[in-house]
Amino acid sequence: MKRLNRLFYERDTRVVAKELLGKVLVHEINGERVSGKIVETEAYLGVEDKAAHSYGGKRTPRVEVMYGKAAVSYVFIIYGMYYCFNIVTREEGVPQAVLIRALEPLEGLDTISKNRFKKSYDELTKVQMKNLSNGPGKLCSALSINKSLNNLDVINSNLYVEEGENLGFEIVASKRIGIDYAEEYRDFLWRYYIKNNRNVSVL
DNA sequence: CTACGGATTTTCT
DNA sequence: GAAAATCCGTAGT
Repeated sequence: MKRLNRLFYERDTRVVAKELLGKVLVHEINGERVSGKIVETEAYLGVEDKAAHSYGGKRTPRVEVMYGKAAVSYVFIIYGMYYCFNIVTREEGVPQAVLIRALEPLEGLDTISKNRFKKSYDELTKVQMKNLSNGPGKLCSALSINKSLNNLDVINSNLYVEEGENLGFEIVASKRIGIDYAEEYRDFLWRYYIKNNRNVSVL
């Protein structure tokens, strides 16, 4: 399948977040394709958005990549233990990004299972099967995404997004998760997910 | 199936 | 020194 190009990511962040649904996130690890269908995303609208790390034009070493060009990865550590994977959107100087919140596992199921639970796909319990990549921290563990993959151009690296089958599905917009500190921005419907998909993190 | 609290450490103030 | 774009295990419906 074809990779998405940089123009895709340079558009309005909410449009990018919505259109990433149904696409496939791929990480080539030692020549193996490990991938999942994107089923849940969130848009972070930068300077104006009280939930964004770049709110108010804040520039720190961590946030700096969001000020760069579109289609670059932004990976950060959350709660000291987990990673979150984002893709930077918009033109240079506009610090916005899309957080990938959940995947439906597609390829490399054994690798994903071992990354998450140290056992093969066959040996998973029903609960483990459901919890492979249905959350932002979980999918990073599943696809071996860590801080070393921060600030990487997803147009020409081993980590990228490609076109999916994109068969008809409905998109649900809802409030974003885990940003109760963001005052009025807490309530904007900038989280998107595929309706009736069982891999969405929170219903 | 829901509710709760603890884990753990980077990052910025 | 405090907060943080989360996850997991346990306990109770």
